[in-house]
Amino acid sequence: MLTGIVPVTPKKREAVLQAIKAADYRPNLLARSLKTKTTLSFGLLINDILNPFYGALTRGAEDVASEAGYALILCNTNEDAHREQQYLAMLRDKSVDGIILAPTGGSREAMQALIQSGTALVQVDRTQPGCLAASVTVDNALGGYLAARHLLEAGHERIGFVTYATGQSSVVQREEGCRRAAAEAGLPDGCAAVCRVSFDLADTNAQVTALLETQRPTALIAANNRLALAVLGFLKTRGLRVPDDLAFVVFDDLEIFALLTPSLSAVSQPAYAMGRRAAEFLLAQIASGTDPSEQAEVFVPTLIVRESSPVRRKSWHWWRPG
Amino acid sequence: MLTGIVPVTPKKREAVLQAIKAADYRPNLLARSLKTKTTLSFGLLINDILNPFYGALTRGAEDVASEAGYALILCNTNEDAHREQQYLAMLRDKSVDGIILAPTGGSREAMQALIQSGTALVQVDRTQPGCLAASVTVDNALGGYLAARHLLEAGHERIGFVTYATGQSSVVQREEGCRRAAAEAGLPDGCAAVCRVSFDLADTNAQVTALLETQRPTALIAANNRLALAVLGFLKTRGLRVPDDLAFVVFDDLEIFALLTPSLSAVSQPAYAMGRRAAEFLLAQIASGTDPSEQAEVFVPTLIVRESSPVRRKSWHWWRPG
DNA sequence: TCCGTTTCTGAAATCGGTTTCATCATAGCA
DNA sequence: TGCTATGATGAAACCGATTTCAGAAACGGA
Repeated sequence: MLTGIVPVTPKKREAVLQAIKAADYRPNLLARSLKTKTTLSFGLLINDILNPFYGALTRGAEDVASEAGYALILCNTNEDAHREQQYLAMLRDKSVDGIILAPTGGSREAMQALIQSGTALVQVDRTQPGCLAASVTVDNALGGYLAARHLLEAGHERIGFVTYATGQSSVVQREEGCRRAAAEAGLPDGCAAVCRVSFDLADTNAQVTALLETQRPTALIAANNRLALAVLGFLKTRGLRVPDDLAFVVFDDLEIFALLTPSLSAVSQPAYAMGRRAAEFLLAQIASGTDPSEQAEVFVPTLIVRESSPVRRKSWHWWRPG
Repeated sequence: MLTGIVPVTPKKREAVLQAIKAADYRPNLLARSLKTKTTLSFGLLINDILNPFYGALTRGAEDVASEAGYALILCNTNEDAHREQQYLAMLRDKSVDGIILAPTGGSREAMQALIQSGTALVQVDRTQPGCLAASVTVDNALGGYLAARHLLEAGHERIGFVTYATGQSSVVQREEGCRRAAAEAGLPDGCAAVCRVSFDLADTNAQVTALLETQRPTALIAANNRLALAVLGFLKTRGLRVPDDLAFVVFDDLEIFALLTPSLSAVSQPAYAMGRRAAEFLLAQIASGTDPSEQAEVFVPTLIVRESSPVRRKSWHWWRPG
């Protein structure tokens, strides 16, 4: 009766609801879930909740989910495919109604199996090659292009691009955008000064040092906000001044970047909106069986120019390492 | 059989497990939960996952929970007691095995009811007055004391304390510690320059302006990392220099604070360890029925002195507003 | 061989809802 | 009054595990 399948007169329904309220009766959701095979819960698999990008994305997803009565199970994959697979197995066993995940790249089969089994699934931030699933991403290539073109227009001719060596689709695309801007500017080598670092801070410092000394860039782009912090630390210990010694643009804007001295130019991603949209996609898949292959939203990043990359054209010369 | 209640010979058990594996049989956790009334899931209610303090705390809790096979349901209360109560009701209906929460202060009855009903519960960061429950906190008064004493020893005689007007136990205690340090130094008014702001940025700016102009402090303490950002923004728009115009100490250290120029002195809280401990408390309550009233861990904060508050004694004079 | 103990097997109750189905009461209408 | 459409009511099956229990089988020792 409570599910509304059986026809009931309004008066009667009213009376029953009244009684339910009076006795403050709580239906056992476990029993209900056992029968209906829906649990009113989503799983969210992300790399690291401490990364503000994923934090904002999570908030967006959580707001939409809780609005619709869904609980959100948080899973930090730590960029570890094994952990990701364990979590996916756990979420399946728990019969979650949907999953939002930023794929590490090592779980294609598990993702396929989940989709096959009818679990709603949306990829965020990155996509898994060879896996037909809904996705919510950012035009990373455009973002990289905007950042690089901005620096090229400001007179820079060699741009250092600090990225990860792991080959995630997101940072790879950002680098491609950067190269395209250089090529368009007639400087096919303008973004050749790429250094690929590991997650280790000492390694990052060594790589960036090598980049500066061998490639002599006058500007740096950090491929994400984690790398931005690493570069900031590097610049500080070396006593390098931004933007006098080096201009600096960051991919992924953080609140604090606007408050620094100098404030940091950044390519901003709508992380919160992306989280919302991912959850909305899940709800749509569940409610109306929307075809996931029709759900592929690409958000547009925006470049925010601040003090770390002045636009006035000048002749940049390479800083000489002391 | 699978639960180990019924006696079975090892050989037979082996064979059955073998068969289970072969058929890759997955027990239906919903059915199991319905019968056993345990769901292998925790609820985590925090103010805002975007706040790195809660982010690190969440990581700690999640690491311990997932290690023990528990899923973590994330709930952002947004400092809203109504939302908190809705989430608590949802978690009860979902029959979670335990709850970690940073109480907003408006849900004493709901918390009591949950404890009565046998749900494990641990408070983190803050405590709910009049509610007997386990807790994992930081010695906020000590933190405030350390920050203020450091500034007093550096020669400051008037310290501005920027805090919230909401009266959360954590920031109130930090202010008390600050006052105690001033009193000990024979400057009972040394920390009288308190300004209490709302969550609104414009209001914060107005309040801080008034504080500076009427109280003329030579140093500022921000009561948490959110307020630190607000103050940073304020200082930047006003063109004030740290530490030349004002010394600055922040409660709650963030990774980036060490990388700024000047780097920010901060009182560091072990957020990750706190999250771990909270989850461990839950597990202990569930496993052995540990008495929650015996679970009250107070972590010790540490002061990290950086460039924003030089220790060399000098006569600080108040900066004159332009 | 017989008995007692231990292990195994199968059937049945239980958890607390959802869903179906048959039956019954009511009401509207000719 | 009789017939039909609609709503109410109660019983029962089901979801898929856990748990209990009775009875069968295996096993050891006397």
